[in-house]
Amino acid sequence: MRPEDLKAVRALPLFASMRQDSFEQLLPASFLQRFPKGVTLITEGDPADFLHVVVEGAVELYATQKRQESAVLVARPVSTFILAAVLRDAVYLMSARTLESSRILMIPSESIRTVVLEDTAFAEAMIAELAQAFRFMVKTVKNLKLRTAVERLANYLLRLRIEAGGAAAFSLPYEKRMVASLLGMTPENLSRAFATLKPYGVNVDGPQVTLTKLEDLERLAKPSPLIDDHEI
Amino acid sequence: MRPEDLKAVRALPLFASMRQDSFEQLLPASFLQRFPKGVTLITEGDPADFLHVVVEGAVELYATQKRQESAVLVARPVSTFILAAVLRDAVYLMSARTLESSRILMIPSESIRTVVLEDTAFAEAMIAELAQAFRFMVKTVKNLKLRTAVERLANYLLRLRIEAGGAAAFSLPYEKRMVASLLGMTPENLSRAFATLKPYGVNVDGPQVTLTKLEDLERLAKPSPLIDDHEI
DNA sequence: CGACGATTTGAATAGGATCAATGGGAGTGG
DNA sequence: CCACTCCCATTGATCCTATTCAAATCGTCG
Repeated sequence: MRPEDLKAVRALPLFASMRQDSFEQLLPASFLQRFPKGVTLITEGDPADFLHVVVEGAVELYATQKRQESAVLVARPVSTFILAAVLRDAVYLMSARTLESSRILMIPSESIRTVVLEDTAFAEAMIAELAQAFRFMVKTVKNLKLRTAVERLANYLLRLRIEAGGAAAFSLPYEKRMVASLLGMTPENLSRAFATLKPYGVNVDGPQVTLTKLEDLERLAKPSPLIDDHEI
Repeated sequence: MRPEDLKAVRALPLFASMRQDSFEQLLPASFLQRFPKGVTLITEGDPADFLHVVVEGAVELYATQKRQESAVLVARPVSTFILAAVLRDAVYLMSARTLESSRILMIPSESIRTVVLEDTAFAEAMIAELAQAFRFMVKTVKNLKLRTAVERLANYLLRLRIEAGGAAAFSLPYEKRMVASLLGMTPENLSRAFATLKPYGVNVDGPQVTLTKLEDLERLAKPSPLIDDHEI
């Protein structure tokens, strides 16, 4: 593992405060690997053998049922995923695939479970991470149950604008089909939702989005920090 | 606090393994209170001042947006809720109200956050609890995104049957309006979903449900442990 | 008994999904 | 460099799902 990668991983909230010897205990059995775009990393229902850390690239976490599939979230550097399955020594509830060429650090679940019992600081970090992940999922449920597809899109765009530093123009972080899946709709319906939002100052050109009537869009979207703010 | 209540709380997975002195440290500032049916215990957006433990009764956790509201889960004895908000020292993402006359133990967030740093066993239990709560929310999202309303109801009934020990007849645990809200539909739509399921052997008389064609219902519902089993 | 709320049913509407067809790029191989 | 292919995105038409509004029934509780 390259020193700069090691450093990035160590800087993660989850690993930043743990003892050095604990951290080093995790490393021997771990490995960092590069995967091309579109590779399935884990499959739902399989035992959680490794904690995964996205060091570079992007990973889609999605769920399937018969023919259908739906994206639940996208993990970006540097973050972990399927932490809960690892800690409970359970099966994965979601599958994961790379959205682009990515480098993934894989740490054996066994090591994680051992170290968490020995290093209090690591346990604390774990608690914070899990609590945040839980809250994210609560927000996701609220988003799905209390809003229509158009409202979800409107709020998503407002959020992207904030993450772009408040710029009126920004670009979608993923292909539209992925955005549609994340927001819980079909690609066709996303196209129509964009068309619906046009009178609210939403202009789309490929991946580029421009918001020209922020007030109008916000009046429609009714954004709420208790759903849209991923920091709290 | 009555000795038998203390014992029940102590027996909770979250509190069972912690040190006695830690447990006792939580108690002085805590109080157990009885609330009648329909009382709002917490309101979304408020700071999380207390961890709540349902000692007796039932508490609905729900989310609101403008006029709408939607139930996310029901907390039954003996379980805790809003643990994540407490640990992160954040605001509540959901509101809570008693569904029936209930007794609630309230433990100051401050105490929880202090003790979790001092008692490793408590921290471990917290991790397990949070991981389980996270996984429950993932299942909820999958249920919402991958199934229609009729499918959600069908699977819910199959689950209730299992929880009733496999009996063909059982009763709904809540009023139908609450079931509808939990499953993400309107009361009218729940009525119609029940009607849709009649050919699949679902007979309803008030709160009483009887399933007479289990195979047919399962073929429709396509139950999945990765969504419906709350144990894994 | 009367009021209220829960539930059901009907009718109309809105929200989304599906199916089908077309246009556009990006990447590949000649 | 160009043609070809494939997949994404858009649009139209249609169908299905679910919500809304309204009204009727039912049961419970005071």
